[in-house]
Amino acid sequence: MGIQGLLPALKSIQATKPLSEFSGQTIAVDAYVWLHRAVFNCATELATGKPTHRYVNYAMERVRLLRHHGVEPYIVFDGGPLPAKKGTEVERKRKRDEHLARGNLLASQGNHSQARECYLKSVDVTPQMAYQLIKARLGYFFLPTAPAHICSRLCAQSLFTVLTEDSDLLVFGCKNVLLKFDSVACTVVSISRSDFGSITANASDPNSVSLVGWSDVQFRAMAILSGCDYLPSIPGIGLKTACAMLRKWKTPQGVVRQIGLDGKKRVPKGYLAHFKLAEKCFLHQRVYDPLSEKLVYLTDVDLDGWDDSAEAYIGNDLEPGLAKKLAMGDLDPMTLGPIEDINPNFRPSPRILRELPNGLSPKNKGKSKGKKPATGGILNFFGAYNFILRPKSPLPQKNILQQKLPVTAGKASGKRTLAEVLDQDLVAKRKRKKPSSVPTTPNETSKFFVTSIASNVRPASIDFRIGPSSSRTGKENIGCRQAGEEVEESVGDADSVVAQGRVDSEMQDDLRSADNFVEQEDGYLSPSRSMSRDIEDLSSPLRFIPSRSRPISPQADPDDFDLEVDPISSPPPIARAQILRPGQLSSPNQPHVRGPPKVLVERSPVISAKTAPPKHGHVIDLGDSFGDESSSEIDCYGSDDDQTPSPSPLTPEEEPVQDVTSTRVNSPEGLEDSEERELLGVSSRTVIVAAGWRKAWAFDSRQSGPVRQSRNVSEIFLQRRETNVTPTGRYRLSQAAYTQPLLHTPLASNKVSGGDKSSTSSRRSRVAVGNPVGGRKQLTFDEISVVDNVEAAGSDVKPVPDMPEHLTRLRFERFR
DNA sequence: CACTCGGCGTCAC
DNA sequence: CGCCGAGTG
Repeated sequence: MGIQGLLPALKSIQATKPLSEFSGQTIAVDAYVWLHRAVFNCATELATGKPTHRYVNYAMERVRLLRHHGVEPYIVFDGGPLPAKKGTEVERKRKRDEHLARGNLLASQGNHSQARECYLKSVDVTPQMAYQLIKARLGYFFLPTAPAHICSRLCAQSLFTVLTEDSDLLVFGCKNVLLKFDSVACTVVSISRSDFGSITANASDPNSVSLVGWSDVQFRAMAILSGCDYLPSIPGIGLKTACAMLRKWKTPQGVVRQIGLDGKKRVPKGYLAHFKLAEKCFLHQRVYDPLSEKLVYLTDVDLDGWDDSAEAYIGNDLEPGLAKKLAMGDLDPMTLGPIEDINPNFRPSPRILRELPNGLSPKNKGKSKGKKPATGGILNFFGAYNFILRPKSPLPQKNILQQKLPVTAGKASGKRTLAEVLDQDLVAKRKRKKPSSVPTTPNETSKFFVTSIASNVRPASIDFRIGPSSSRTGKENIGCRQAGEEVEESVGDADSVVAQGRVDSEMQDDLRSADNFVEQEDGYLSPSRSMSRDIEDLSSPLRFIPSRSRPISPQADPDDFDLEVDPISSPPPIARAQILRPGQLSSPNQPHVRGPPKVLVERSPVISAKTAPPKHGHVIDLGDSFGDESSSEIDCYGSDDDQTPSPSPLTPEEEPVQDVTSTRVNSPEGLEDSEERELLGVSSRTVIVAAGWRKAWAFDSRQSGPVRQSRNVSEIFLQRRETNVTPTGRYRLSQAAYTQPLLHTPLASNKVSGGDKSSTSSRRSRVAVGNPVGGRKQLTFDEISVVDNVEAAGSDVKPVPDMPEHLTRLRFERFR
């Protein structure tokens, strides 16, 4: 939900710009809304379980549109329940089911239009749907964290502008945010952080506020005070009041104190402490960093002195390998198992992949046909999308980069990496000799390249390198790259640097593509006047309309316009010219000759049973103080005049017996020593963190829940609407079983609820406890408890059956 | 009067 | 999200 009222308040600096204005840039795209909207197209199919990928087409269309205008999208998806706000939520699920039933009824009566309406209300966006997009190479990262966060990280690093619908990207530090992508008018609404200073309260605009002279800190404080995803506002405080009071009282402490003194509004106890946590979320949220391929903090932070609960709020740490697999869409973010392919028949068509110069081989349908059982094991899940890049012999066309650029290989996951995106982007920018639209310091650039090139895989098989932005680079591309500092700097970085000469085909393709763009991308070349074109423009989004020239098997997804390609079993051909659709100009001369990348099916994702212990620095030493993050921006408020000297998230009066620090899974029996930690540490920590994570994230951010009803601080939760990973269900860990992990659980309410807070709004806020067997019950977080002893806990504790050990670390409620 | 808050339609084709 | 109307200080 972002920050209510923020967008209207920023109206005066919103500028509607044509997409072409961003030509040549790579833009991070939070494509969640795309999926959400696309559901409208195929609600019936989705509701009735009929295979469809219309939503993929929808997203594809938008990708094409962006490319058409020279914008290279770097698309990320939410790893959590995509409509995550609802995520685990029984009530909604029940309603959906109701609608589904009604829809079915209506449909059976022939009332299809009404049926559709019901279906519309019964469908939800799932990670599995996003996965279909990933299959089509539309999405790159299936993030353990929300796209907004990853985008914001990228943006905070001044790497990208971001296209989203979420207003709080600005709070995360993005310098440039694009909203309201209008695919008809081909415009976006741009908001730049740098314009904030010019926002003045305007009498004619009731929503306006003045942000003149505000620092990031103040702006963030205003956002949080007015209510954000992590913390509901003090009832009655909206953006304007937050803004006005902050201006007057300078710090959130001052504002809160004043609100209390005024006595008109009741300040929830511990609000300030929660405020600080929310701030931490905005500042240090753990996100997946495509550059380093692991979870990192949004902005670096020294965790010393944090306690577990604090860390829990900023997110769970995940072993890099796991994080990456999640990010690449290989794992179901809910179950951490292989993601279900809800439409196995849908495969990226050659016509789609036409845009992927290095892509999967298009034309060996014969070979591949039938090789991929629909039900499939892991190979089916991953085979099509993951490729192990083998070092390959140098291509005929040699170039300097082949010798100079170390490239990682072997652990490729197959999707285009950020490095590639950025690399390409930079080249394009250089070529344009236009200062990056995104302010980037030389330092950042160079640093960035070290990371990106050295640490990223350059898979041969999948590549999005297309588009006008690329084509513009032309041959100078090569020159740029030769001269680039990245070449030298990348040497010697990390483990991932591969032996010289192992330049993978993608790299080569990269270079080759400088010459071949036109042919590859004919469909996407932009007519924009800003681009020099030396070939007839063939681009048009409409071209994307699938060709029906080929027979489609009757039982197949009708949307599927190419069912016969199986990238898995068909190594890419040497030349890909044939990919082009009949009638396309470039096919005859497609000079895109490259050696066939070796494409192997990756092994099934193996999550090490003995998970690597949390990285140093991510291991939390339980501290009980929150107040010593002296290096943090947060502290610029000055001394904390809150009640507690070293404020914990809890105020003294509700100091829970089972605070995280005291409920460490492995601590009750005195298992604090390192040995036990070794055994349980990672897992238990995960559970604990997950608990905090859930507590922090699993609530609907509307103040409809306990937050609102109760005046007890313990019921004020950090929350975010777009829950990404929403852990729920049961955890089993060695001997210990957990009903629900807990965080800050007041002793008194440490019981299963019968549902006394059974107002609708209250129910909405409850967490669905996934029962593996079927039944579900709703618990509030206050009702969550950790069970040390399964037997003692009785029947209420049900370990997760059939859950492989390595997956017991986290169990998420399965979606749907 | 100003503001907050909730409900509802919108999206898509 | 945006709009609008109800409730409130």
